[in-house]
Amino acid sequence: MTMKLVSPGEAAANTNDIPAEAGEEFVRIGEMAKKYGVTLRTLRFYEDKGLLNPHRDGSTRLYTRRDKARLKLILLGRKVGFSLRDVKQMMDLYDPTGTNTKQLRLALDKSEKQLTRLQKQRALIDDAIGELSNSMSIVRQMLVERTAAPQASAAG
Amino acid sequence: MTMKLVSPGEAAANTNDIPAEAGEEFVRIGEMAKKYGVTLRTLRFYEDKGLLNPHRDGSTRLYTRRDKARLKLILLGRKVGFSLRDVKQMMDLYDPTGTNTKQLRLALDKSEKQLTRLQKQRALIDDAIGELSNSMSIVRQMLVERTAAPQASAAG
DNA sequence: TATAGAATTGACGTAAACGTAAAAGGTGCG
DNA sequence: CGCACCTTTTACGTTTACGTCAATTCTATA
Repeated sequence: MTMKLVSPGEAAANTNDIPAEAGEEFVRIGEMAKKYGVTLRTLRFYEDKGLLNPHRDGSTRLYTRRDKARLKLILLGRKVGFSLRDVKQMMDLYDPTGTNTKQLRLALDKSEKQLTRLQKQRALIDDAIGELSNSMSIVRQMLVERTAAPQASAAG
Repeated sequence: MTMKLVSPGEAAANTNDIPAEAGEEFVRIGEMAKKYGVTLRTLRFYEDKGLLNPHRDGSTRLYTRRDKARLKLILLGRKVGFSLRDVKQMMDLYDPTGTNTKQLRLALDKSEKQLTRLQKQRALIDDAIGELSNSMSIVRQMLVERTAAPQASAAG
C-alpha cells in the first residue's frame, strides 16, 4: 500500500519521484531538510523531542503543511534564543479548537524573560567589547614601545 | 617541615592560621577563591588545565602574587570571551626574560578575531531582539482581540 | 579526644543540539 | 541484476567549564 506522492510520468533526474514543483501535500525528509536549511538529523532529533510529528508511509516520514508551520516556529524560536524545551512547552499548548489564550500568555511571558536575557547579553557583549578594545590598545602600545626603541644597545 | 605562613599568636576566629591581613606571600585555595569570586573547583580545574601552577606545602596548594596575576588574566580573558585554551596559548608564550613580542602579537591577533566574533554576536542579538519584539507585539495584538471582543456571543 | 572546618584526589554528571558512524531496507533506472 | 540514492533505527561522540558527590586526610581548638 504505497501512497502516491505525485503524479507519475514527470520523474526528475535521478532522484525518487519527488518533483521540484513545491506546494505538494507531502514531502519526505530530504526535501524538508533542504527547504528549511536543516539536516536530516535535526528533523529526526526534533521529532524525537516531540516537536514534530510527521505522518508515515510505512517507515518513511511524510511532512505536511502543518509540519512546515511547526518547523518554522521552531526555527524562529531558536533564532530568538529559546531552547527547544521552551519551544515545545509553548507549542504543546496549541489547541486548534480554542482561543489559545494560555498559549499566547505563556509565549508572551517567556518572550519577556527572553528579551531581558538578550538585553543582558547585549550589555555583557558591549562590556566585553569595551574591555577587549581597551586591552588591545594597551597591547598595541606595548608593541610599539618594544619595536621602536632599541637604540640603547647595539642595533641588531 | 611545615612552612609557617604567618606569625603565630594572631590566629583568627576558628579558621586555620590565615589572617585577613591581605598582602601575604601565600594564600591557600579557600582565600584565593573568595578573593576572586571563583570556586575551589574552578581553581583546581584551571590548574588541571595548566593555567595555574601554585606551589605546594605537602599537598596543600599555596598561591602567590604570580598566581593571582595569572588568575586575573584568566578572568579577564573569560570576560572578553576567550576560551581557556586561547588563554593558555597566550599565557604559555610568556617569557619573563624577553620582550614577549610573540606573545603580544598572538594576543593581538586573537583579540582582533574575538572582537569580530563579539560584533557578530551583537548583531545576532540585535536581530533576535528585533524579531522577538516583533513577535511579542503580534501576540499582544492577538490577546487583545481575543480578550476585548467577545460580543458576538453571550458576554461571559 | 571528639569535632568542625579546611584541604586533597578521583571520577561521574550536566547542558544543548545535534554529528557521525553503522547496518540495513526500499526503489527506480540502465 | 545491480548500482546509486534515499531512507530507517540505534547509539555513542562532541564541546566547554565546571558541579557534585565520595572517600579521605590534616589541623587546630574546645
